[in-house]
Amino acid sequence: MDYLKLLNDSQRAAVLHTDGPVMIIAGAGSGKTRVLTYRIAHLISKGVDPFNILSLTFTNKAAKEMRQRIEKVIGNEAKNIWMGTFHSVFAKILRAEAPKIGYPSNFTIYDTDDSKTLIRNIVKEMNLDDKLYKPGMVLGRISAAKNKLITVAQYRQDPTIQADDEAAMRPKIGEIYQAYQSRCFKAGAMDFDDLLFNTNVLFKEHVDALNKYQNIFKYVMVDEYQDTNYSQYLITRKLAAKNRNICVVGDDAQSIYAFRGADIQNILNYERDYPELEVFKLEQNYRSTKNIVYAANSVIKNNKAQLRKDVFTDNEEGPLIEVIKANSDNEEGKLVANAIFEEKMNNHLSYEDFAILYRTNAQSRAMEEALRKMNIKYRIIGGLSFYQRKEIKDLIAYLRLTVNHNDEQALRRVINYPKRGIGDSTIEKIIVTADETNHTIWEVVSNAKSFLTGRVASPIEDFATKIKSFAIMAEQNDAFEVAKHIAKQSGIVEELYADKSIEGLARYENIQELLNGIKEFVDDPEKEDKSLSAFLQDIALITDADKQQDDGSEYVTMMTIHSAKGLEFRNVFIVGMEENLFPSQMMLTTRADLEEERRLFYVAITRAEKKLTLSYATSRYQWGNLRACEKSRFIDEIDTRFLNFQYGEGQSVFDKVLKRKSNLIPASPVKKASNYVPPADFVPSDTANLQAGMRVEHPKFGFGVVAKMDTQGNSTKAIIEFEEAGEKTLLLSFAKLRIHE
DNA sequence: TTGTTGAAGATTTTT
DNA sequence: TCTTCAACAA
Repeated sequence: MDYLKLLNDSQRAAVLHTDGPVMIIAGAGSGKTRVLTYRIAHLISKGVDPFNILSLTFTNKAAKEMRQRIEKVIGNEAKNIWMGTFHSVFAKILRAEAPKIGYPSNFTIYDTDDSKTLIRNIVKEMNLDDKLYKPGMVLGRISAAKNKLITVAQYRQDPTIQADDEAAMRPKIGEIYQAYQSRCFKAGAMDFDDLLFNTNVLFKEHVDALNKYQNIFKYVMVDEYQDTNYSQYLITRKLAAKNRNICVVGDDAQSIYAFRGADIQNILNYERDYPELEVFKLEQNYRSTKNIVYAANSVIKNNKAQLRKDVFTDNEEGPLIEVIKANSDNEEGKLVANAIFEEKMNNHLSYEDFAILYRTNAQSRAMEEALRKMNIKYRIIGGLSFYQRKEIKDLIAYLRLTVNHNDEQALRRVINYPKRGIGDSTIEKIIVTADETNHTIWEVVSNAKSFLTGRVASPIEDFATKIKSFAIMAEQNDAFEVAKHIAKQSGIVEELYADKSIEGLARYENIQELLNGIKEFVDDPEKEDKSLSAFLQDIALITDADKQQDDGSEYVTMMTIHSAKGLEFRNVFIVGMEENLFPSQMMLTTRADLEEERRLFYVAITRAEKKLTLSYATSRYQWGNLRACEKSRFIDEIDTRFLNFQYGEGQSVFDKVLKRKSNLIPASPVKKASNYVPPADFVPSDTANLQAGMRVEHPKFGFGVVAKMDTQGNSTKAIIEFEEAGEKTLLLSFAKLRIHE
């Protein structure tokens, strides 16, 4: 029970109120995860069976982290809690229940690429203009419809939707939706949205199934509630309808997924659905300094649509928010890399304390280059993930096809890879034949000789035979044995081994790495099902952010702001603070869009614990040519008393560059203090009375003389001229200095 | 059917 | 700048 002592009054109230509908409005850094963790622990200590608790999060990472934290409090029982993302939990349930709604239980999960390719094919088959019907755009429309639970029939009948599509000169989207849905169904495949859509179908059409899960999930909790869409809202409402023990946690100020159908209405709906709803507000921020918290507040108050909430903190004031202005994206990279290096050295930090956040993945390149030049290790989360590489997708397509012969996208991908003389026109013929004769594509492929004339039939049947033999093997062996066999027998390994270029070698190694990953999966004692099918289920919903490399080295973390949600770092750099980039050009047309961008900025600011730095460039390369950029309006929205324009606006940019460059000259940063070895008995002196002119010793930089003292608020900096390392600005509260008389 | 070449288009965010 | 796709040659 002692965990209750670790909570403040409102946190404790939220933990103790276990029964009935609860909504927790949790400001950034207010200990939301702590409350959720202890709330679950509390439920279990009161005798609730972990098997009866459903806890939904937004990312796998958040789920994993929470499980670990609960495990620390209650031990092994934590493993039995139903915990995961909406997609992963309901994919698992659908595996068991799929036959009820006409899908095979070994259904494939199509990722976004599969969906887009399928749409591209359909557009081509329907002879539509692919400039007008761009796959991403069409998929967006379909996805939005599914998230609102609009079926194909409803879509095509709805006069408003039809009018919208016609006004956009794209009247055929309904037809594409229909074709897309039927092709997915025939392929035994669901896309991401289908996982939720079909869960709704299941609960609607099969009351027995709904009852079953209502009885299992006696307590339901939803994290990041502000990011749920209608489809998700309805699932949780149905599940909780019987016991009414539902607890949602959210912060409207951090709603950043409206573009994916997230609807703030869901929070208002809850108050309507559950009149007995108890609301708790967590407003004290424990994460960040005063400067950061109040700067964030000053930004978010520009939004009109928001719930009332006053986030405050008792933490220290902290340093001001730095604003760096650069001439170009490359220089921005250099300045940021340099700032990270100095900050690390001055304050004895680890690179793990730093994160660089940006609006778009494309911005990572300039940052990467700069960090590489400074020998700073980094890790990128998101972007082109391991599972999106061509060679990985190729092998996985073989695996998918082995498990589900009807998987159309997988089949198309590998039927002629490696080359077997089955070209595009033949594949087209197969699909048309299947459609006309009302057979599945696989039926046509595996009996090619009775459907097709000519020489091509034979290699097609050979291919089918091969896949069938893989499937037979998969019945007897674990995922690793099968995958190893398939990698060899499919010819992929041979093909890649023959390619001796650097890229070819990398691809070969990637295949090995995938096999290692499968081996790890098979060896994991916590996985009961080691079949190929189970492995595919496991990876379908995983993203790069979920697997962390842990080789003991320190890395600066780089990612988009979206993927940074829920994380925190000591020092945060938000780069590319420019108009048309952040806020994004695409989001400037409506007030609602701009407000979402602003919330995104709010999320970014509140990731920082101690120090925040914003940077922008006045020019940037885009598609190979230089474009002029303007400082983001968001910088101007921060109350200036929280800001420190590092080199004052209007001052020559070149001064700063030259000054910075002089710091960069010692090529390898490691060598900086090469001749100085800190004495074993180094004991830092009390630096309260440090004055200009004093001689000091620093464990990294060696001997130097204080050139100037600089006090701002409660932080005192000393500018010291070191004999070997040059001029350094050190924050006294962190720097270890020994004063020499 | 496969391979080469040149032009066009791409970048918003994610389960 | 880098990737993808259509057109054409072999």
